[in-house]
Amino acid sequence: MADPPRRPTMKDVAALAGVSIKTVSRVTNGEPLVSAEVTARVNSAIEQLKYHPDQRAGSLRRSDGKTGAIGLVVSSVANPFAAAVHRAVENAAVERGFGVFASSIDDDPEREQPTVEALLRRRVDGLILTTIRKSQGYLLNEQAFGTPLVFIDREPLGVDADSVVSDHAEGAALATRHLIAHGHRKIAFLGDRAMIQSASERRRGFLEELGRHGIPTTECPVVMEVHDEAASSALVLDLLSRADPPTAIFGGQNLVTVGAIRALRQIGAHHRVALIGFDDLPLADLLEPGVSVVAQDENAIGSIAAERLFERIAGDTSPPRPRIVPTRLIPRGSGEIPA
Amino acid sequence: MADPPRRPTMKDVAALAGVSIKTVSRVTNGEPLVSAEVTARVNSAIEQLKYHPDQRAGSLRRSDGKTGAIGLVVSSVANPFAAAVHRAVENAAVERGFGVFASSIDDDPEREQPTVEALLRRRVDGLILTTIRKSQGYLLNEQAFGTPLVFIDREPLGVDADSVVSDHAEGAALATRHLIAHGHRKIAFLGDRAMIQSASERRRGFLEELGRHGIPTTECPVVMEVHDEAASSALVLDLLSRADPPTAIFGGQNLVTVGAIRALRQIGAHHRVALIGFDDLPLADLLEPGVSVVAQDENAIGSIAAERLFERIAGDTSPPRPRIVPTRLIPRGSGEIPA
DNA sequence: CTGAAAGCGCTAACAG
DNA sequence: CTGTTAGCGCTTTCAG
Repeated sequence: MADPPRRPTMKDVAALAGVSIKTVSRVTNGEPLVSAEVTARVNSAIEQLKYHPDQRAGSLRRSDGKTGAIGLVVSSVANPFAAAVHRAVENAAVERGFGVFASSIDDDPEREQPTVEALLRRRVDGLILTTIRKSQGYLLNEQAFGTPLVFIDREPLGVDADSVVSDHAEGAALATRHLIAHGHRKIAFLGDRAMIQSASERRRGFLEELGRHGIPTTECPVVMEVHDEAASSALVLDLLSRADPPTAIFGGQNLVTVGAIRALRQIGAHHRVALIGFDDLPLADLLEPGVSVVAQDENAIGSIAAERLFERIAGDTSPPRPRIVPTRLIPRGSGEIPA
Repeated sequence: MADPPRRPTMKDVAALAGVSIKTVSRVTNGEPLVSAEVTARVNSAIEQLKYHPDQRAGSLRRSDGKTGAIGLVVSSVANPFAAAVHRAVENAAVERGFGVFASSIDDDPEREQPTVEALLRRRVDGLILTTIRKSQGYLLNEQAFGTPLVFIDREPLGVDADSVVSDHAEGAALATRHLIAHGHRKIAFLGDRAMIQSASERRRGFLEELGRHGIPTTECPVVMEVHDEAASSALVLDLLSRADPPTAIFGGQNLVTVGAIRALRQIGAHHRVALIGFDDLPLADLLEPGVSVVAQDENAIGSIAAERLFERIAGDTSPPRPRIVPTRLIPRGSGEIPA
């Protein structure tokens, strides 16, 4: 095989333009103190050689040491919630000439730290994280070295850092209040794994709202660790087959809600049993009945988190703040079915 | 402000362990010729200092020059199709210790080249691209320098490179045949922008299938440049209000299909006018009637593209091949409504 | 088995 | 306005 031609370096450009390498550097970085004539010659050499500066080499030497990349850790880039957040983060990054390394950890505590460390080896300038481990203490050193951290969807544990999360408890309370207002007292709550902070926050909001209305929790089945559609379907079928079944269901997460919809359809109960889900669903308004949900504002979460991160990267050292993003209830029919 | 402590380097580790910097390098790279005793001492120093090697510096000097990152260019990381592809690519990358830089260009030809060049400045080891420009000739040099390129969803123009695309024309033909088999002869085709290769391929498949059955295309309205839900809805309402309206609709893309669904509902025609969409929709099976679609295999597209790219990165220099991924028709009700 | 010297491609700090 | 020298953090090469 013929060896591929070597990629041109600044040196090659300098040689072709008949200037020093430093002058080329000045031109590529848009530094002002270069004559128009020389600038033109350098640019023409760059053009001719199809030269693209090596950002990695530049960042290594540059005084601020910035790589121009940030890391984003989410459950999965394929998850609609995370994908929407990702896009909002990317928009903010592109504006500033930054790139985004996104990593999926599937809510697996084992994968959190190795994934973050891979990002750290790449010397990302900052990290936006959806975490799942009991503690993020392993990030303390990194934070001390000056890498800004912004946590999304869940508060950090063992680290003092900025966070941007939906008001999970309040959102759940909102939905619960809505169901109660429609006459329900026997409401089943189906939650994701309790170790996922947002899941237990939602449960808390649910239970507290019941308490505020004096509804005994004994009438309301609360089941956690429901992580996928199939488990949710099976559970709903079971709950509804019992004596004195719930008249309303609260799906603690999108897959759980979908599982519940399927189960209700299967036994023809979708016009009889009320349903509200946490997290919006595409096409939810086109189902019969429309699926009422508590929606998170993914775009706000992503862009607020990114803004905060870039402020930190730019040198802001004010005390970390938690930032709460409101949720909103979208009534579409299923949540308005009376008891 | 107190300056943040400096991040430890290999030198610091070497000093603490009382060895040379090269020995530390040997340990972090798992090179074999280091005594167990020294290895232990070095590891303990690494541990103590919370040292993480700088991959960027390493890659700069390393003989193969690999950065361990690949670039992925898609329409939008928030688009479900792209997000699923992204995840498949990420899985393949993680297995090999690679990171993925994903960039969204929103099918905007103006943003394609700058976005790709940003990736090139980061010296990604390879690129997986969904392109939109008329030509990708600007990548010829880069390809000559040895950066492998794999195109997905659309064939490259002006570059000879690997590609992984769905059989858009055949998928469209499949759907068309299905509608014809259910007695339809007046079928409307609503396509995305004709400049998007996959969109015009789908149109081609549609028209060719009509031809095979001797159906005059004059009876079948073919409208391109339908890019969003609202435009699609308006168009469907218009088409159905004409004299001699179509009895079936083929939605050339997911947003278009959703727009069509809304329009059909709005005038109560969803049980009367047949509908098939290209691209699957979440919850499509729960609508009334279920939405029949031609589904692409995003996971296969992403993983085949990534496999190919990593083979190239590993040195494979066999001639580039186009790779066709089959689509499949999922009948759910809406596509089986008779004429 | 270990270390010293050189240098990847670039920018910083200074000279001229 | 332009060039020279040094060196970012690491791996390579080659010598012990």
